[in-house]
Amino acid sequence: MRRGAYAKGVAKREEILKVALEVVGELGCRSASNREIADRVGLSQAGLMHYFGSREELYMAVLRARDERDSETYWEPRKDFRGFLDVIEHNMQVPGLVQLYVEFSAEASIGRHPAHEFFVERYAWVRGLAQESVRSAQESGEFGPHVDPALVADILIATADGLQQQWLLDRSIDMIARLQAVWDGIAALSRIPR
Amino acid sequence: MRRGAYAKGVAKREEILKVALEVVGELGCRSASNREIADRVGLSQAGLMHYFGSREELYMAVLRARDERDSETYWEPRKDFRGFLDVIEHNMQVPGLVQLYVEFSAEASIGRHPAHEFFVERYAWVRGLAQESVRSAQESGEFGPHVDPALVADILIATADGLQQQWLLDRSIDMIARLQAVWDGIAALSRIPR
DNA sequence: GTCTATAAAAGGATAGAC
DNA sequence: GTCTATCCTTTTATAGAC
Repeated sequence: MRRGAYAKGVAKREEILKVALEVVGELGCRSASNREIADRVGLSQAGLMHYFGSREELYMAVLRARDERDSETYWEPRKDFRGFLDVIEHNMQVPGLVQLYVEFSAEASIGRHPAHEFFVERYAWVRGLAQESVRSAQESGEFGPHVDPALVADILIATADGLQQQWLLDRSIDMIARLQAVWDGIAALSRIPR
Repeated sequence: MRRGAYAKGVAKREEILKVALEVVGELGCRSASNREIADRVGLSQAGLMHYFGSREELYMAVLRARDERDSETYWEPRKDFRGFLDVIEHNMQVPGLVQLYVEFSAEASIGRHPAHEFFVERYAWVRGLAQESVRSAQESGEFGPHVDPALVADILIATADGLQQQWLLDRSIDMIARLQAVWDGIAALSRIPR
């Protein structure tokens, strides 16, 4: 029965990640407590700590799981700007995740925070993806050559992050339209010689 | 001596705001506690609560004081994009303030958070300022007419917010250069007929 | 793997004296 | 205005039983 027990553990872990997300979405990542999450998942707080050693580990796991799913579902199939937009569009269905990301990454900006390195690495990864989408647009001819992929990537990411920050406060903001406008603007610029 | 006592109260309040900022900068807004702030300012926790009724009130006051100072010092003199950049540039000297802003605004994105309304109103205010700077650029001829001031303003703000979010994790990011690049790009676009 | 029990700390807030 | 004292809650984390 080793296999069964193992499968159960994995399933429970998944369930915890899902519930943690719900709780953060409702209460915010500051007020969300291990106890609340444990209660909702039908576990004692000690039981929860068996799966994740600390609050920080749990939140990192939630964000990692999100990235893996988004990457497979939205990014991998196309590896272009549309995939980038699809991720943002999907984020609008999971405000709790967006909130966790913004709040926790800010919290982790303190030098010695346990999640600091996680976010630094994550940012490098996202930056790489964004640069890929720019290069792919240049190859397809959508973008002209007069543009620096690294700069464009950073600007796209910053705009997306900032829009999400604002969107948390005003859910009526159309992030997709604005991002598309930025992309189209850069496309137009990329064809103007400098 | 009523005047003296009053002046002292004001001075103490200022001191608290200053210290609160330091503590947030060091510990992050999650770990910063009223007690820690009170200790550093040479006050008991109860003494601190005399000035600000709650943690949320205190943080709002810190951000309000920042906005007032920035507005007077950097924005009012010019009311253009350079003023906007000056604010961001100054922010690089006060990472604690940036961290407080990002973390606290995300925390307040929960519907019934005591600071929710504060951030919604603040955003409307900033949006107005940004639109002013765009219109002023159009009047001076730096921008052409082919651009929507409201859209441009939102994009500028989002980019600035997102850059600051990233900058918290990587202080080597040149926010000014990137924002300037965005501005220049939009300026170029605004002269291309649609 | 999960619980009970418990520690030990820290959190915010208030009452009442001075 | 400021303190002391205190309250009650919540938090994370661990030890040890089952």
